Amino acid sequence: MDFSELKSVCYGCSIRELCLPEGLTDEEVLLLDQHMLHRVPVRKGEPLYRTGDPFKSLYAVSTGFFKTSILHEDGRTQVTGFQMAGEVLGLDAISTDHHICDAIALEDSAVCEIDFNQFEQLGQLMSNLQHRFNKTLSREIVRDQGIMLLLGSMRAEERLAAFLVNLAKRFSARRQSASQLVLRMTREDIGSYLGIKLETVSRILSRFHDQQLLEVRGRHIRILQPQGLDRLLNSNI
Amino acid sequence: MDFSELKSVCYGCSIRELCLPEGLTDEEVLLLDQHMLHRVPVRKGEPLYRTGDPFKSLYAVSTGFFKTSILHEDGRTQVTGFQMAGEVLGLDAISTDHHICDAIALEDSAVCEIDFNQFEQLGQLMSNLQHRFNKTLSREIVRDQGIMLLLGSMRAEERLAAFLVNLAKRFSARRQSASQLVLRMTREDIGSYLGIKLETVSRILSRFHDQQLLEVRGRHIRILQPQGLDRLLNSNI
DNA sequence: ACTATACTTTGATCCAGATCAAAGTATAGT
DNA sequence: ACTATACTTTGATCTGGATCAAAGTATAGT
Repeated sequence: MDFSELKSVCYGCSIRELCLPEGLTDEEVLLLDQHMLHRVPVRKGEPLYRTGDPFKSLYAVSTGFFKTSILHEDGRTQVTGFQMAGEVLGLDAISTDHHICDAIALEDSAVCEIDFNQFEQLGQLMSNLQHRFNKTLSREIVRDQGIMLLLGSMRAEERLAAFLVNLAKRFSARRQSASQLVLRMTREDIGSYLGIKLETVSRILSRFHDQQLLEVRGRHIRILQPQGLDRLLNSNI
Repeated sequence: MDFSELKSVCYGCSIRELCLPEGLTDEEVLLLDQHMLHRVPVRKGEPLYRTGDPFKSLYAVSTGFFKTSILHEDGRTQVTGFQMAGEVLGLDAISTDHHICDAIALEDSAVCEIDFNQFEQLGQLMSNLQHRFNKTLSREIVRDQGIMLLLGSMRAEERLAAFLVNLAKRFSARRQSASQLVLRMTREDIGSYLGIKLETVSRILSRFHDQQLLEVRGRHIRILQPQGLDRLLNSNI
């Protein structure tokens, strides 16, 4: 079995890029890469999946940017996350075999599709993989609880600071600039995610700009005082 | 291997009672029950675990009632859930090998402790168990996202209605009355969970009482018009 | 390059829920 | 049963963020 051959199955889609985390042997990586079906491109604005679609695969974002949002019967909508390269989409669908949110590309993107049945079988063969996957699922729970803390007990200004700090950290983990952010989502998306209105997002960004914490030019944001944002976050008035 | 002997390891703690769900064979149930260490009693007000404690076990609530809450550095606190018989505590700790929340008993309770290392090994032997556990973790993600929707886009009245409807549903699934609720938590706990202040919780309960939706006598609540609560929930003004 | 459409900013006003305050009611320990 | 402590209710007032409105700025399609 030739490594380069495997790579051709899904170019650029090694398991190493998935947040399905480190700690796998090379053999395990190879086996896993085999099970990634084709690389799927998703055009900006298009859904990768929609609420109610049958669940078949997990998706690791390869390039690009997504948002996920859930839909309440009465038409209300809530953005539940933004996913960038290396992050996994579809974990919530395991529970019901149907997707319970929409995943929309916010720019031209590509994902690696992982057949979940095959993946589970592989987990039976490799305890380490299964262990890692348990951690991945648990990490998603922790992430969600962090957002519950944010939505349940922070003021609008703190929410936005937390959002920016989090984005910067994730960009920086991907060796992109932690101070130069290009937002892929609208003010409305941000507001929905943070439980505030788009006007409030805009006003607070302007305020941060006036306070020299940020430089805001539309969706281009430069963080001038990261410690300033951190301080705001941990102040609790 | 004798069933009654196994039962004595942790009386009343069959895997069937864990929300680690249905679909296991009797053999699997037996093997699993073996791995439940002793039944652990927890006194009202006492922690089952605290933030930072090393993660060793999952806990299935056997009897009683718990709350989990996370603690922000600056002292803010957020109740992230209430757990009753059959629900599992500790899933969030898998990700970091340390508990990231406090689990406090709200009445004298008992849990079944499940050694997680042993449980993972068992999962390797029984693909079905592992499959079910993946679903359990995923279900927790779905639950959390439901709370995000609640916190991000509902008004206080709707949050409280959603809370009561959810509690009633869970009681009813446990063959307890769906209309006669005895709340185990304070108004402050409820408020923290719902992202509103305790005074607001109290006022809205009184309002529901005035509107004949509920009968409220302290922590004893009788739901008079379940459809009224549902309507409120799906109205979106 | 042009035009339509979608997004963003900013201002003026309003209101749901927070805060402050105080009285009333459980609950637990002696 | 008594008393202390913790919890709950209700009232009065305030305020952060929502809502309504309108002008300004990107972006995409022709």
